[in-house]
Amino acid sequence: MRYPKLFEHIAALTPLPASEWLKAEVLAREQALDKRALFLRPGDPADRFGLVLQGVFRAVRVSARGEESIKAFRAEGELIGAYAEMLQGQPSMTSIEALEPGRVLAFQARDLQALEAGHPCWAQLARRVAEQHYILKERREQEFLDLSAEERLERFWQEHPHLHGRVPQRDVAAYLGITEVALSRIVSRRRKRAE
Amino acid sequence: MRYPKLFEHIAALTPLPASEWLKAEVLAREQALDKRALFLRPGDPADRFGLVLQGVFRAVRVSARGEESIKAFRAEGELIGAYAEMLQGQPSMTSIEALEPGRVLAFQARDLQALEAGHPCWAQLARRVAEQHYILKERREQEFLDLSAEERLERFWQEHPHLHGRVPQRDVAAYLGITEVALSRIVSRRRKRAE
DNA sequence: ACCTGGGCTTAACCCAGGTTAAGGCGGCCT
DNA sequence: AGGCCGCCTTAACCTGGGTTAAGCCCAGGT
Repeated sequence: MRYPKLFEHIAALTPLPASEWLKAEVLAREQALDKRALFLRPGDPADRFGLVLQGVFRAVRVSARGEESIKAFRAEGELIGAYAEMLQGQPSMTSIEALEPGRVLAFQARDLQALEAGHPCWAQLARRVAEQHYILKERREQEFLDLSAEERLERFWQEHPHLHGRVPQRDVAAYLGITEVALSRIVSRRRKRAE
Repeated sequence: MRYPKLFEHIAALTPLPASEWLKAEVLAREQALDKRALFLRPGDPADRFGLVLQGVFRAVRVSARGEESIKAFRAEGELIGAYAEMLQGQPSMTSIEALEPGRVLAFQARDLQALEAGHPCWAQLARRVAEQHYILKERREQEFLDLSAEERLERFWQEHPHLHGRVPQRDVAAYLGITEVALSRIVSRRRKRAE
């Protein structure tokens, strides 16, 4: 087994026999990405995804007007990919970019589909993943509905302490749905109040 | 089969043998709800869900400050329930309320779990449901990140034309994440521009 | 040592949406 | 009929965040 830590992490979601994990490992390809390099770019077929071995990634959507908003940050052990587009068989509208030099374990979606035929644990895992993703998005929805930008910022650091110092402030702003100028204001407001 | 239309609707998501649907039907209980009646209230165990037979429902989250925001509207053929809480085994933080006199087909979550042991179609259905829910929430997230309130309103009516005339404006506002005053302003602004 | 560029901050001004409060309008009850 | 209630509108004022633009700081490259 080449990636025992990753196996642990994933098997925590659902019972996953080591033998099945080994079958997946041989289908995977390790990929190194420089800082700023894209794992996926808009227009690419959304037929692959990756597990982050090293680094922090951001999933970005570029709007029609050219503004970019950030759907998620992903660090070690987490999944990267254009999940919604994959489910719908559409090309990616998301780009996934390394914020630091990183490494991912890349899979072809069709390879995993093939494994599903061999053992029910993979379908079960796919379900768990969908459910977890749903829970996170619903939490985010609630934050947009109920919280001000300042409160969302506070939550963000509570929920993502491991990203501290690893993601530029402008990207945090794009995640919160505000501009970097507004975020800078909020931060300095808080700084003053803290004195 | 008591609910052939519902069966069609659900079988469209994933192949579902009629024999399995019949097993589910006998576990279900039809429930009538008056206007304003609650299918689920905050604090209830999130161990049941329903299929809407008739009526429009809203899923409401009441914040700590007492403001209510609306997570979703659900009409005929759609699912109601505190889905995220159910997945996490938590009590409901959502209340689900009939906007009109309505009827739902109610299931116990544990009954459906029992069916899963008997046939793989149920696990497959659960996965599809999770994936569909995810896709919807991601779409909503994108709307909050990229669109103004006015643009979100326009999208809302594009995506939910069947709700026209069935949901009060204040609830649309609570769905968009703005106040009813702001929504009224937007509507009259648009009215003027249209002349 | 100097320049450059990337990322952050600050300031000035504007506008969308929040807040509060005062009606308006129609349906429903007695 | 009259009165009440639920829902929507309008207005006045306030505030948070957007926009634009200038400047700062520092790491890296020459």
